Amino acid sequence: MGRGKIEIKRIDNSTNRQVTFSKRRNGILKKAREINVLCDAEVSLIVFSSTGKLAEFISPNSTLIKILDKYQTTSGRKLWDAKHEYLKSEVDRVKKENDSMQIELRHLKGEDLTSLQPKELIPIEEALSNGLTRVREKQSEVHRMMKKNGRMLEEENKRLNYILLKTEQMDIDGNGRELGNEYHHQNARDYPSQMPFSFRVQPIQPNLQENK
Amino acid sequence: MGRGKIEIKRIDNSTNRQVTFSKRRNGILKKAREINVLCDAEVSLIVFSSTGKLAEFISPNSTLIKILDKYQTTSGRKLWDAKHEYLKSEVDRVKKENDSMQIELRHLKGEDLTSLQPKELIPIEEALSNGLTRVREKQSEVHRMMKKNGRMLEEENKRLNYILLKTEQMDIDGNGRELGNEYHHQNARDYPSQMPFSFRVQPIQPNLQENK
DNA sequence: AACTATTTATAAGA
DNA sequence: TTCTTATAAATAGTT
Repeated sequence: MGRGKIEIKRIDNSTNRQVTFSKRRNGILKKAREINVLCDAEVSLIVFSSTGKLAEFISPNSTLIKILDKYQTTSGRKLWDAKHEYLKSEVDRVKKENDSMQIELRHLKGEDLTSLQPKELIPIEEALSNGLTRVREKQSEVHRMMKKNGRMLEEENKRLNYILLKTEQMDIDGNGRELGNEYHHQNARDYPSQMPFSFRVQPIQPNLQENK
Repeated sequence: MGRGKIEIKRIDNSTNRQVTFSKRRNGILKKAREINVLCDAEVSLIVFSSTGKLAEFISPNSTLIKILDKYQTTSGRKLWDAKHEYLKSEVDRVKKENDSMQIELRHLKGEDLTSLQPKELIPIEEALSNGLTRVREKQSEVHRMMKKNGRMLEEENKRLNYILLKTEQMDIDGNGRELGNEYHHQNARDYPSQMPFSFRVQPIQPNLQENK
């Protein structure tokens, strides 16, 4: 397609080669775009001139990576190295693990049970009833702990109130040096009877949710 | 370049699109080869038709991998690394999913409860008790089904035994033409009194695991 | 970069 | 699919 027919072989004259490259590069890029649009084809065209200049056309609705991925699976040729293979297998492995956990979770929540054999229901029931026992144990343990904490805080408060009381008395008496040592040797439990009612603390209300 | 000028937009008629693809694919592959030879250019052309069929031209004196390597360094765009990063993030993503399911499973099994707030125990207890309810419902449903099946088999056996008995009697009497019709009109439940004890079947033992 | 004679590609039809 | 052919498009050689 030109003033004369040419043989398809390397153009020796380098200027000529450059010029022809330039023209044909535009031509092929246009062709790439056209087949992409007209035929809804996915195209990746990469061209390097003999001087190393890059020209490319990638289907705008795709990416080179996507196309190369598809190329790999379709042609069976490997492009990505062993690292990628490893990562891929890792993804697959973890996804499989995921799936089986998903299934286990569903079963524990009482879903998808129809697909199971009657025999398979037994370990599930056991797991659930064990789990329930443990969770309830934990709950009552927490409950006990909070009650105990409440008591401890109550007693600590009693102790502090007692000290406060003593301090006030000492402020009046003008004498309170030994107090710091004194209460370390005695249990706070022994003091409350000496406190006026107004200094006693209210028992703490544990904020545990026992209702639902 | 054809009988008529065409607009460059997706060809709606799929047969037409297919035909055009075929022609233009040949055309662009030829162009790729030509620019490669004439201009000493390095070319990678990958085309997927809308039906997923692959066509490619890679400079015979090069390889796709070499071209892609050069593409990366020349364009500065990442291919291997991008893919690598993507896979890594995929692994991470799936592993995270995994971990959270792992934790959920542990909690449902009553493990690692210490790390939870008292409040967090409540939905777990609920899930467990719901799950347990459903599993037990399923079990009793299965149980009922098997019992029903057992009864059906038992009655079928009674019926068959009755036929056997009659047949034996007829062998002795030398007369039994009407039997086949007869028992279709009556319920097997009515017959057992006519059977000798030795022909009665034992009730089937449902093989359900009710023990543990 | 333009021009244009010619070759080449291909749209439509068979 | 393949071939045919009229026509559009690409481009080799030239300016």
